[in-house]
Amino acid sequence: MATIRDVAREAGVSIATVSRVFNDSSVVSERTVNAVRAVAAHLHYWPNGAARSLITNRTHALGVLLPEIYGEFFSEVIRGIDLAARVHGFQLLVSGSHADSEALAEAMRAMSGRIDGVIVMAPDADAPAAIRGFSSRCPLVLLNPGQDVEDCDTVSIANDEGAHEVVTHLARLGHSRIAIVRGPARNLDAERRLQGYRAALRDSGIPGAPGLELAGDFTESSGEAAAAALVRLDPRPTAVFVANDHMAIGVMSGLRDAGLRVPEDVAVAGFDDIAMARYATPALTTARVNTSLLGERAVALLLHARRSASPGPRQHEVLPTTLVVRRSCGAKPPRSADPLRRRGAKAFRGPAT
Amino acid sequence: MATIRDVAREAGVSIATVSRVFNDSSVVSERTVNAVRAVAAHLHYWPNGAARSLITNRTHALGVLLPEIYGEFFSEVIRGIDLAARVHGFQLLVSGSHADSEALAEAMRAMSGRIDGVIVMAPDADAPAAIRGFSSRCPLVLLNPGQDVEDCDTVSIANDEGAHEVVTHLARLGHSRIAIVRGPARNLDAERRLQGYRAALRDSGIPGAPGLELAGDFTESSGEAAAAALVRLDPRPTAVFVANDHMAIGVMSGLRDAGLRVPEDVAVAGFDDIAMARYATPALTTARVNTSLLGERAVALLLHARRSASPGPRQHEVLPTTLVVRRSCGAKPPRSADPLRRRGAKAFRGPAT
DNA sequence: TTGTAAGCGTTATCAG
DNA sequence: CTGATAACGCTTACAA
Repeated sequence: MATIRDVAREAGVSIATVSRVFNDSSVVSERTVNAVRAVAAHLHYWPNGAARSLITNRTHALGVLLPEIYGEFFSEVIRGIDLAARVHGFQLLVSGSHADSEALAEAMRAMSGRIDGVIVMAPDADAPAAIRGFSSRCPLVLLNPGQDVEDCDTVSIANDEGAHEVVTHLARLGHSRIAIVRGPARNLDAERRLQGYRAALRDSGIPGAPGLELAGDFTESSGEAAAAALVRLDPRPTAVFVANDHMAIGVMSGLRDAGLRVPEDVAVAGFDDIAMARYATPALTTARVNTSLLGERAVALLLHARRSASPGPRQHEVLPTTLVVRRSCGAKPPRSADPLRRRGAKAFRGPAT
Repeated sequence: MATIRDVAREAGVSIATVSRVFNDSSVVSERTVNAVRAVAAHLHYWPNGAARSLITNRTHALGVLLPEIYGEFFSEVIRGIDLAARVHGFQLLVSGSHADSEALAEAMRAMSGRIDGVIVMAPDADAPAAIRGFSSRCPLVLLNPGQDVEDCDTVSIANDEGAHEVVTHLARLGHSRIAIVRGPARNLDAERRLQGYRAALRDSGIPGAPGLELAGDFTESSGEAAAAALVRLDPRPTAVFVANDHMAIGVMSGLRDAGLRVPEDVAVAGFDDIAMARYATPALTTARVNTSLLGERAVALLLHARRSASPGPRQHEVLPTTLVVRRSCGAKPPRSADPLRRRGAKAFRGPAT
C-alpha cells in the first residue's frame, strides 16, 4: 500500500502538499495538483482513513447497533439510516445480533474511535443502563427505547397510540369481546402495545379480562399456538388484536386450522404492516409503521447533535402509525386507497442483485 | 474522551503498561492489572480503534458493498455476512445504493484503512473493472459477479443450473410452450437465468422463440405488465418461467386480472424463493437460493485469504439452488416436505424489535 | 515486571 | 504557494 510519503517522493513535493491536494486546499498551484494527482493515481494511492480520523477526530462513519439485522423490519430501519447517512457522506458500521446488554456494550466499545455517532436499538429494558456513559464519548440516539430515557435523544414508534387506534377500530365495528396476542415478556414494544390495547378497551367501555390476554413471542408459530388457545375460550372472542403482523399471520392460519373463518367468525388485526400483510389471505388490517423514517430521523438527530457544540436539550421524537384497513377485520376496506399498493411497487425492486 | 495517557497517569503507571493490560499481555502483574482496570473503568476508557489499527494494521472490520441494502435478498446476504463475521470478532462497514461503478469505487476508497477485507456485490457488468487495483490493497471477494473473474475470489449462485432445473421441471410436466419473463438488461443474474432457460428448452427438445422471451426488470409491476403481454401471445404459452419471485407474483396477479387461472391455464415458476413465495396464492414454485450462505462463504474466503500470507490460487465457489415445488406449477407438491415451512418459522422471529 | 521511545499515516501549524 | 515538523492515540521493540 502506497502512503502519502511515497506519493510525495515520486512527485517531488512534500507530504504536506500531497495532503493539501487530497483535501482540496485551494492554495496549491494547478501544476502541482495535476502532478500529485497523476502520481497518486499511478500508485493507486488514497489517504488512509484510520490515520486521517486519528488526527481530525472525524470518521465519517456512524455506528448502528441492532438486536438483529434480518427481517423486513430491521432491514428497513437500516435502509432508512443508510439513505440519510449517504446524503451526508457517512458510512455505516453495523452490528447485529446482540444477545444481551453486555454484548451490546461490547460491540459499542469495539466501535470506539471509529465512529462519529451511534444509533442503538435495544428492546431490552436494561439496555439504556448498559450504554450509559457512552453518550459522553459520542452522540447517541436510542431507537424505540420503549421507556422514558432522559439522557439521550430518542426516536420511537407510537406503539400505544397505534394499538389504541387498531383496537378502537375493532370496537367501532361492533366487537365487544376483543382478545390480544401479546409479544415477548421483556420486549418494550410489546408492553406498550398491550397498554394501548387496555386503554382502548377502557375508553370504549368494554371490560377487559386477563383471560383475553394471550401469550406470544412475535413469531409466526407462537401466533398459531395463540389461535389454538383463543378458540378454546368461552365465550369465544369475536376479534383479536395481535401485537405484530408475523404472529397475526400465524393466528389466521391457526384459526383456519380450527375451522373458523376470518373475518366472519373472528376478526383479526396486526401491527407493523410488513409486506406480507398485504398478501395474506385475507389481507391483514394493521397499524402501519414508517420504519425507514425511524432510521432517517435518528440520523438527522445525530448529525444535528454533532453540529451544535453545546449539548442542548435532548430530543424525543415519536413517529405516528397509520391504521391500514384490509379484509381481515371485516370492515369494508377503501378499495383504492391502500397506501401499500404504491409502496409495494417501489420498495421491492430487484430482490436478487 | 479519556486517552491511554490519562489512565496511565491516574494509575501511576506508564502508557505501555496500560496498553499491555488491554492487550491481555500475560507479563503484567495481577496487582497492576487490577489497578489499571479500575482506573480505566472509572474513566470510561477504551482504546481508540483508529489509533490501534493505524499501528497494528488490522481493523477487525470488513467492508460490505451492495447495490442496495433493502429487501429480503440483500437483507439475508448481510445477515449471513454478519453471522460469520461475528464469530471471528469482525464488524461490518456497510455501504449500499451504488448507482454505478464510479459510486462503487468511491465508496471503496472511503473505506481505505478502515477494513481488513471487502465483500462486493455489483450486478453491473463493468463493476469488476472498476474495482480492479483494489484487490492489491486488501483481500476482496466478489459476490455473484455473473461473469468469469479471474483475479479475485468469487462466490456465486448457480443461476444457469437453477433456471435449467425449473424449466426442465415445467417441461417434464408436459408443457411444450414455455415463456420466460426476463430481468433487467444489464443485470448479470438475469442474463444467466435466461441462458439456463434457453439451455433447458434445447435439452428438452422444445423449440424456443424470441417471442416467448418477455421483458421485465425484477419489479412486481413489470411482472404484471409481462402477464398482459403473455396473454396476447398466440398460441398462448401454457407455462412461464419468471426470472425472480417478485415478478412472478406480479405475473400471477396479472394473469388473474386477465381471467386466467394459475396453474390450470398457465403454470408459473419463479426464482429466489423469497418468503412471500410461500404465501402467494397459489404458492409459488421456485428455485430456492441459500442466500445467507452466500454471505457466509464470502467471509470464509476473505478470512482464509487474510490468514495465508501468499495469495494462493483464486477460489470460485458456486452455490447450488434447490427446486421447491408448490402449487403454481400444477405439479402435486410433496405435502410434508416443504423446506420453507421450517425456515419460515425460524427465520422470521420478531420483526418489530 | 515495567518504562522509554520510535513509529503507524495522516493533518495542522508554523515559517519561509 | 510550499516545506518542516509537531501532534493524534496507540503498540511494540528494547532497556532497565
